[in-house]
Amino acid sequence: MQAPDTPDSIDRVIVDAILAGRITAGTRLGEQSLATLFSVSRTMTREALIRLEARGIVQVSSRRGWFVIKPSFEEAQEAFQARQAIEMGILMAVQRLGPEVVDKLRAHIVRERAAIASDDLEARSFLLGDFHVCLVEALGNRVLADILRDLTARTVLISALYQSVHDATASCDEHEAITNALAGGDLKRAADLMVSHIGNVEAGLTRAKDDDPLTNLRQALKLSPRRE
Amino acid sequence: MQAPDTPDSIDRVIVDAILAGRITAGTRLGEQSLATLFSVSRTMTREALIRLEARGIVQVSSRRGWFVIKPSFEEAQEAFQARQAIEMGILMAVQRLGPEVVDKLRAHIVRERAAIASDDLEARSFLLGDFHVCLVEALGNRVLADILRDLTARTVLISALYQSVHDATASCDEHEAITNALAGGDLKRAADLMVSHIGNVEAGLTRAKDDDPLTNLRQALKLSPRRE
DNA sequence: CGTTCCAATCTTGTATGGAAGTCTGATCCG
DNA sequence: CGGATCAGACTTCCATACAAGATTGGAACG
Repeated sequence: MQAPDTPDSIDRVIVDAILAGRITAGTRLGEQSLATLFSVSRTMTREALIRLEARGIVQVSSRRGWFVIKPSFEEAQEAFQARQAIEMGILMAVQRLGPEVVDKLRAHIVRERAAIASDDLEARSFLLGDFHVCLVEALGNRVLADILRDLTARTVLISALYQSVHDATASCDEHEAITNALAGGDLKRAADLMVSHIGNVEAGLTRAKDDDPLTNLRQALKLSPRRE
Repeated sequence: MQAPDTPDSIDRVIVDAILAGRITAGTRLGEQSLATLFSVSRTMTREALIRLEARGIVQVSSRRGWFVIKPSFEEAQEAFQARQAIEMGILMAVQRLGPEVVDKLRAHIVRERAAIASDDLEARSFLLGDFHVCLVEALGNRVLADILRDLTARTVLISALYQSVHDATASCDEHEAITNALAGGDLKRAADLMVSHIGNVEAGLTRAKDDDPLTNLRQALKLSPRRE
């Protein structure tokens, strides 16, 4: 992490940490803290945070601090709906599908299963989200890939926030079903499967955490709900 | 323009200028020039430019300057394809369509026609792009609205760059047809019309400008092509 | 006359210092 | 003891200064 390769490597490290679930919604990202960590000046970290803010991944609260976004339940639903619409549209608009796309996806699924089998939670979180990025990247449209990457980061945050109970194995199975449909050239079916897959993940969300900012603390203290 | 209401008002002014066609692809946006114009320090304009860069609207060339993006022909096609996929997906995913959406769109079309009739080129450019933003905004998903706003800005730049010959009146007619399909509740048809509408605009692009960076100068000097 | 080189100038890149708002916790008062 | 007040220790916010690369125009040279 010490290597300041590119000017936006800070962005990447933060986003990767989010995708891996090492950073969760609401986490504070202080300009000075990051600067110390990356051995750069506050200017650099501030610029990185500004970029991430423009990408909808962090928020600044005036003179209070920078925080990873903590979407409301409604915003969470909007994010999932956005992904449903976009990913469906992408699949329906596919003109030509090279075999290398399917190969890449199958290889990805192998890695997913490996991460699940070895209980590597970070790799699991990252790979399950990355499948969708991988798919759209393989289709060759960078514009869409960029959009989906950020949207996926948001979705990972949301899943952790509203503790999606959607099983990782189930997700992986659904990824496989989508890939199989693509391999068979049945784009319509792939699109339908994609919609239901994202819908399944969304359906696993629970509203709980949104209503009560004390939930985290309450859980940590093992208090039963609503008993102050 | 003197009013520094919000910290990101600079962003908005620039994007609005792009949507209205007052700023075109490749325009230089100097940090100091903007700072003087907005009566702020270079820090502020730099932050605004960084935000716009994250949104894919401007680019920085190291120690040379900031420029409005000048997409290659391939990138232009990607942007249009992205819009086709996303907007189709949005329409296909609509659950419920309130009558106020149609009303809003009809009002928008009236303004489009007025701008066309009065030869107000800036309003025309802005409104023709804004129709799509308006539509997705009316559907109530802010995530998608934000994405489409930026994508629309890119598309407006592209249309000017590759001098789209698609007629404004035709675009407006197509907007109306889409709105009518929505009013009739025929979402599938609306989606199809949207795809062909965006396809029509894309089809009007000409590759010419991309090949020769001197085209602008050549045209300005009224030289015939390839006669140095 | 054509070419090379260099210096002046313009641009962004980066660090730093102080202004100003926000929160915390101690102190003071009733 | 309970509640208001205020000092301080944070934080971001914003401006400024200087560093350093890029460009340009002209001078020097063949």
